[in-house]
Amino acid sequence: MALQTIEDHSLAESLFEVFRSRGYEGATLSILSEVTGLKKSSLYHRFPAGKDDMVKAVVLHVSSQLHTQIIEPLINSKEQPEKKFSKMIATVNMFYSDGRKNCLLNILNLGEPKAEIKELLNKDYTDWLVALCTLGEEAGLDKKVAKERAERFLIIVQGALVIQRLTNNKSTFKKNMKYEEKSFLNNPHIKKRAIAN
Amino acid sequence: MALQTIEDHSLAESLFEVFRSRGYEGATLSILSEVTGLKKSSLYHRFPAGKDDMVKAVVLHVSSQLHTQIIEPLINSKEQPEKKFSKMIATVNMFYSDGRKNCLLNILNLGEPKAEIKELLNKDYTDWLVALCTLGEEAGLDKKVAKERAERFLIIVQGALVIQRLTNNKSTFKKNMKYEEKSFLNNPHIKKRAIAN
DNA sequence: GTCACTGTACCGAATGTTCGGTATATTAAT
DNA sequence: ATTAATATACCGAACATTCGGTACAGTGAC
Repeated sequence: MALQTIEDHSLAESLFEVFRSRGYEGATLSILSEVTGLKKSSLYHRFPAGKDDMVKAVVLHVSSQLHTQIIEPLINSKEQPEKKFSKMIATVNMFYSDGRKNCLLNILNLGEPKAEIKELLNKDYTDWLVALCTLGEEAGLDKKVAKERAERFLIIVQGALVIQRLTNNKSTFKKNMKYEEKSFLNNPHIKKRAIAN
Repeated sequence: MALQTIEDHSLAESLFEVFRSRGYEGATLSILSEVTGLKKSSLYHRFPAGKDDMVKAVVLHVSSQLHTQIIEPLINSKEQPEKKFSKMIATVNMFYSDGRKNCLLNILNLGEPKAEIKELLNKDYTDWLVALCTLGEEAGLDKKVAKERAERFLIIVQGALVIQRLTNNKSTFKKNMKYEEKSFLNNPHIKKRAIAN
């Protein structure tokens, strides 16, 4: 392969930042060109099908990050469940810049998203959900309880992002993540035990 | 005033539906014209400043609904707090069509929203929050606890909307609202008492 | 007739997209 | 090593379309 002035990875990162902050329609080719450093026609060389190709690449890029940084450590690592969950929270805080940045699962699913994109986003959500369920059960939670908490956790993530963006309160997201960190694995059926701080 | 082919109220409702489902950039004048039944020039007669005027009208329209249907009953009615909260949940379910419809607070606050709109949306959030705090305290909750729960409730509302849209699971929103209905006014400091079902 | 309203026709600007062409790197043959 | 040929990466300029917005001529109720 010939020399690319802009690497695939950093290109996807640049595009990601635009799409996550402005959404599909808000991410114009002019902006994407400006941010990536590639002219519009060059973007079409990299993504022959245009904007749709770019969104797809961004979603796959983020999906890969989600799996390697969040999901796999959650299920593969041999650490204590509490420890794994704490680490995940830290990663999540980083990923969303403590709540200052949006989530693709929200912004790209608004309006009239393409079916293919919708499916990819849905799959990412489900994968994350399943990983959280697995962790919950590993920590001794009842299967049903684990699922309820996992769903609720992901709802809190999305909701906290929306509310923080709405209020400009810098601590909303972090505060709620800390709350989850302390309560997510609490077992209601067994005598309450210490949770890692 | 002369006869309006389309009433202010239903006009705002039509515009509302478009903006809530497609967002600011996604709501093109063509669509707005088609949905309202008014040609572009007529829309500009009604909203001289164009699209921005329309969004503002829609936000004010919804804001008015929020206050009369949700906030005022919450603080003015002399009913039991539990009863008032239950009624609010019913109204909320209606307003979001059991989670099938988006919230302006989310969709209009994405991208690069106009400062004026951002302020209006922020105010609506705050008003709702304050009303919930008042209700919580009225029900005997500690001031701090009331505020935490109010914030968390509104986070759940937004998060559940995002997740339901993401998964197409029709019961997500309703289920979470039911959970809130049962737990929101639970008093952790006083002996647990019966909650209206 | 007046006046609030609506429809037709139109505008410049911006949108996403395509195309012709150049520069550079890679490969193959000599 | 020198060529020639090919493939890749990029760009400038134009493409057709749609965008938000305007000008102006009806239209109908009073």
